Amino acid sequence: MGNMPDAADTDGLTVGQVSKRLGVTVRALHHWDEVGLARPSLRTAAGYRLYTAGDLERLHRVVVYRELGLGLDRIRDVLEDPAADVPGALRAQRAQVDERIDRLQRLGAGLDRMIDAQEHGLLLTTEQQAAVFGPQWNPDWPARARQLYGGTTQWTQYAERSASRGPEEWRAVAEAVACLERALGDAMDAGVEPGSPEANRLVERHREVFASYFPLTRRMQVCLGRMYEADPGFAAHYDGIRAGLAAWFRRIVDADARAHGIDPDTASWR
Amino acid sequence: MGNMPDAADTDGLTVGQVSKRLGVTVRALHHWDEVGLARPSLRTAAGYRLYTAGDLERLHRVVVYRELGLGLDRIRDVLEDPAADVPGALRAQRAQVDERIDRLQRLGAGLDRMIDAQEHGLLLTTEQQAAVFGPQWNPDWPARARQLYGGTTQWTQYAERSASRGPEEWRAVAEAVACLERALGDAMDAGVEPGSPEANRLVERHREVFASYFPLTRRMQVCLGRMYEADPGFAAHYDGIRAGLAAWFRRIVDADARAHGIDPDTASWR
DNA sequence: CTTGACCCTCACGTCGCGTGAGGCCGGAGG
DNA sequence: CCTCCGGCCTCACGCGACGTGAGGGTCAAG
Repeated sequence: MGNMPDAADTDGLTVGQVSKRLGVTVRALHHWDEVGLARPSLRTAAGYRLYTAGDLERLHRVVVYRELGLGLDRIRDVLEDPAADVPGALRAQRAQVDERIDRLQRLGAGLDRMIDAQEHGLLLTTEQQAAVFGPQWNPDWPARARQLYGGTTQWTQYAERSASRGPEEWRAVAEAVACLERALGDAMDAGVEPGSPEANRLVERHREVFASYFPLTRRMQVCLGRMYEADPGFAAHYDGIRAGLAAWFRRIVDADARAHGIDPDTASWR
Repeated sequence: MGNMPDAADTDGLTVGQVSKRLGVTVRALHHWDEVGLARPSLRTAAGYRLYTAGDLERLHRVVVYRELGLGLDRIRDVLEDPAADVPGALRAQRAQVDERIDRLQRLGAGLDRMIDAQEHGLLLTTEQQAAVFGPQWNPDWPARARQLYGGTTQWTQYAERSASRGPEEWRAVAEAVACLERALGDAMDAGVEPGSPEANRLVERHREVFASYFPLTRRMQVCLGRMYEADPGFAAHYDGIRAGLAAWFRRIVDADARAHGIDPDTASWR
């Protein structure tokens, strides 16, 4: 029962004592003093702030309303304006809170979509995938693609696009791809020569269509052409359209690249 | 098919055109340029920013991630660091969003409590009220009090306190009030004179107990004393404790006020 | 040549403090 | 007496993502 460090019967508490009592920082008290929201009625000769019981009363009200998320200006109104519409201000604040919750929930839903896209590469159900991509589609492909390419910049960009695509959009992409592949097959059949304007137009068109997945530079396209030929799965796909299409495609891509000053034999993905 | 105002085939779009296409403000584009997040690759001779197709690509990605709530620094990482853990960043963001939703929901609950307190004055069910305040309690009183005093500073302060009180706390308040009233009755019976130290101590104690509702100045206490005597409801309550207690209470309050330099006949509530 | 729409670069304001920097005050110990 | 340490003071900048002018060039059309 010795003299307590912060006796309640003195006529004022210092900032540190108040800060402990109310659970706010000293800086906050300084700030509220600066802006005139809650000032101590006393100062010691040395300039120390001294908060009286009445000041504590007011500070406590400030803390209460701050915990409700009101801005300092609004709190000032509530504390000082006897005509302040406190219930109105509270309801307005409530409405704002609901709004912000809504926005955050939509934001969370968007994040979930994007995370899903990053993890699965495709946001369609197996049935939707079958309906959109046709019978030759293998639902394991996205997972396999992620295993191979997950973590690359291109996978990230692909996922960004996937997140904003529904069945409709995917159908349009699949249609464009199918249309291009038909055109490639027809051109090869028609004897279009690598390096010819027609071949180069097709190469250009391939880059544009492929941009549905991610932006493709000409160098990357060269690598892609070589992979289409070398990878058994891709080769089988293209040669299934026309025998030799994979090799022919590589040749028209290489020719187009050369025409743009790129050596296809040394071109790298990045 | 005339020349469009923002032809897509020119080699750059100005800030205004980009702003319309992407739905962001011109200032945001300036800002992203300033901080180096997304700069135009071209400028006209006059200094106009010109965004190329590639720039638009990058801008679009910025917009996407900004809509997911990522900070500009994090977006920069995602766009530029090929080793950036994009799914990780997204999940961290998701966790933050959930946290913020939680905080907002708690905040909303607090607001609801406070609004309720402002509107009803008491957050207890009718049964709880009966259990806490005893059989002579009338559940219409809070509503009536709000009709009379709603909108005053004191009602607001009373509501603030009510919002943070449960049945326990109300029981303590009711107990303190009952105890005080017993003491008042006993003192009157014992012939305590208005103006005596004992009477003044009781007046002081009344102010302290009453502070459970809202802070009471001595002037306000004087008005209260007069109302206790004049209002039939209050008078009946106090005279029900002891015949003449309302009038005696007014007299001890008046005397205490006079002893503190207040003229009870001209004292006003505010 | 003028007009009006568009563009530029500063540069301060927002909101509620956090975080030092530099220095004074006050009580305890040597 | 001096010193030390913890607490207090007053500046004053920083944060995050721009909003909002001020003051002044630029461009296409009438």
